[in-house]
Amino acid sequence: MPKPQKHERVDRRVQRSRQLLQDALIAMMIEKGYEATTVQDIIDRANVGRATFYAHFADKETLLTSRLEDLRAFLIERQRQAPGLGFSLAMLEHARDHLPLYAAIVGRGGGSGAFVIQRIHATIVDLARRALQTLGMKGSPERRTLAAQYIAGAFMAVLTWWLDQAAKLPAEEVDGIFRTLVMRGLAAEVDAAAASRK
Amino acid sequence: MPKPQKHERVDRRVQRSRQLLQDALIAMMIEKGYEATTVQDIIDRANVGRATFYAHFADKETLLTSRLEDLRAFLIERQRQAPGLGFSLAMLEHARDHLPLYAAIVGRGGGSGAFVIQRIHATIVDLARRALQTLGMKGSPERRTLAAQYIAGAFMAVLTWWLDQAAKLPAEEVDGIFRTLVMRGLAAEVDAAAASRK
DNA sequence: TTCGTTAACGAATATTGTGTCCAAGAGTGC
DNA sequence: GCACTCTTGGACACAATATTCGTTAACGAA
Repeated sequence: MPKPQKHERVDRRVQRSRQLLQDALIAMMIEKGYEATTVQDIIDRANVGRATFYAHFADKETLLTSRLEDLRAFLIERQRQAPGLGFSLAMLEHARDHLPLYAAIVGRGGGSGAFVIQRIHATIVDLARRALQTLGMKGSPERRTLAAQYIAGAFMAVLTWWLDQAAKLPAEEVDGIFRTLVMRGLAAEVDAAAASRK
Repeated sequence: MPKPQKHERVDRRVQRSRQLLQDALIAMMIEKGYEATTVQDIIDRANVGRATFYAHFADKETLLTSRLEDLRAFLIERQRQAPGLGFSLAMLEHARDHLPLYAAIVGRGGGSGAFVIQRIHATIVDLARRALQTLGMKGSPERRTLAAQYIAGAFMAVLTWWLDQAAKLPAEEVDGIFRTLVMRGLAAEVDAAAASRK
């Protein structure tokens, strides 16, 4: 793998190859989904030699990861601006702004994009943990981790559902419902009789 | 694929082959995880011919699905006995009682069992929808679906985390925390100052 | 117990995708 | 302009999937 020169200088050919491959992956994901996309598809689309692919990325997964770093950076920045559950609206908007891509990840009967979803999930867990810290959650670290998992799992499910509905509802409304459910739970949503019945 | 005879009679050889293959899949999943298990592994373990495998199941995934029907039936039955969020404890106990299997599904860095988890997730969504009906949730069907997705996603995340911790906490405690989070939310868990800060 | 039916066998084969290698040539930065 | 490094393209080894088919063995109904 070509290594970065001293002083951060990166050979223009390297930049170009990486960019072409990343763009080609996105294009192929939209076209046939992540799982169904082969390395051959990617290098054909990028118009790059096979050996070049493996010179830069160990495999398809590594290439994906390199792309997800951008998403991660974006979310962390938005979280910084709006602490707490701020990642929620940021993520929903990001998905809406790249709807074809996200639809491909989430759609196709569900099975195809499981891996990508899992990677995003992991990022959300991290953000949720930060959120809980900001909110000053009490209890043992163990319980905080559990809560972060809870939040991230719930959010990913909501996001997935929303995208499967072609993002019909406004992102702001989904964000509101999600935050309410996280903070206040279902209690307000069910009638008193059933709630007392527990 | 061999078809069932009239009057539901099924050739003993068919029963035997199916059973052997299903058992072999479970055994291999425990041994090396779902993804890592190849059709070759399964037929070796089952001591069954390659062509026989494909005579009964289109692929590895179909074989798995045939096995997951059992879990589904179990959960629906338990839900019937304890309505509401009853599936939660039932599922946790089932996982605890088959810990090696579930550990293999959920563990291994997470990537390996994504597909299996997703199948279970779909079943939980169904159960959560029933739960919301039982609890008499108000609002549009759309909102109820969203809530069901929320609950299922949150539960699967909690389950996964719990199993990754080698099921250290008692199932009953995890069930309690989960149900509290779902019904009352995080409000009680964060300090007042942070909560008001929104 | 017999006998027609049906499933299992297993070995060969086509197919698809991965990841490695290398010598020749082209682009880049100094 | 030159030395250096990246890209190329095709060949290759390998792993796994899925299909095919003639032969053999098990089944179950009578």
